[in-house]
Amino acid sequence: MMTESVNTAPEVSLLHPSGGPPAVPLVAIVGPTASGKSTLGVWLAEQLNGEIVVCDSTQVYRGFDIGTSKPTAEERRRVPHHLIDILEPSEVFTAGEYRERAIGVLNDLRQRKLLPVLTAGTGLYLRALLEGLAELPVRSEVLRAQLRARAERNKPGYLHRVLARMDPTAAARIAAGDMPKLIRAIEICVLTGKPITEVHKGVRARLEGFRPVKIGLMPPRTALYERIERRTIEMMDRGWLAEVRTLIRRGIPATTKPFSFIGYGDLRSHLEAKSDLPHCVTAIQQATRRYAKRQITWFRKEQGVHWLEGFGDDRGIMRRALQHLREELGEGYESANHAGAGR
RNA sequence: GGACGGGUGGGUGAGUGGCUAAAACCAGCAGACUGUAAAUCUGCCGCUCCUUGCGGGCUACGGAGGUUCGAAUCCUCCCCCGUCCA
Repeated sequence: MMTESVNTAPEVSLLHPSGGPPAVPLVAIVGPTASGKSTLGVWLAEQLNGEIVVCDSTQVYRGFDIGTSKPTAEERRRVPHHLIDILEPSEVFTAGEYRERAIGVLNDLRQRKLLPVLTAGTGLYLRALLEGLAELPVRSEVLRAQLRARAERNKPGYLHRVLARMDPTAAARIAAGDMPKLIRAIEICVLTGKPITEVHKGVRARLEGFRPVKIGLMPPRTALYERIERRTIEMMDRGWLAEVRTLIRRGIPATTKPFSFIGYGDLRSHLEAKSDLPHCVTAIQQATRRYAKRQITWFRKEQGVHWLEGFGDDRGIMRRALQHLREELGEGYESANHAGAGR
């Protein structure tokens, strides 16, 4: 049942740069929402003796299940899933925290000689994990509140001008209307006393000890959009509205982070303000399409991805993904339980 | 048969003589993004040519004519749609 570990056959090229343990493979499945990452991930994990590590900023929240398209109970029974349902709705989560938690999970899987299969919808989180983040101070809510207040008191473009004084390079790269990024940039400058451009030049703490093998799902655009539209209807049929009603009844405020996820705010206002439900559904479909497009833009830049032009639940795509992984992973990753399945 | 209202670029829709290839919004496309990223933001969006420029040409506001230096905008006729009256 236990795989023959690659650890037993150390190769110089796989050695940890600092002389630590040799690198073991890690599978990362990237792709836009509704492309079938979960389905493919579960199946691959079964074939290759792995477990799922979710890389998604929304599925970490408990209680927000249908709208975030979490893996089904059945899928979770078949293969253990990590970093899902780990937070209360009131908790704030960041890319940096994701990285820390994920490293913990990865080390655990390595010890147990299991293959990590990341299903990644949140590009920033994947990058934070794999490439690391620069040594930066964490958010300062006090400073942020001050900045926001001052921005309101002044003319539009105020924060952009402030940043331009502290770090012209950063100001040139951030649009005057992009509040979150302006605030973070100023925050870093204030807290470190250095321009954010300088700070970003510092070394990023790359993930060590793992060798990422990336698979990308890129279905044809029109088919993806159609599936998004259908999936939204299915979510409604499966009781999304009831889920939101329950969350409201539990007293979870609308200002809470997960209520900013696609659909949750809309459905909440439908329930509380009686906004038109069909329009609501249309708006959700639209927002999801836009989101998928942003994901595609992000992942296109991702290095070293083996792209497959279809959905992750398509037999042909599944087989091609498995075949590619067999070539990349080398010996020792065939699951005894499932070897030969899916043929 | 009569009275109004209306027909604008993929959609909604503003525009009542030149500043209009035509506001705005949506859809679409492309992009940025190192700590709330399902967030936030930017560009393009009739066709075409090149020396890619606040560049040239062509086509466009239901149809056909007309007025005018110049028309989506004014006039005439026709066609369609909506509402109301017979």
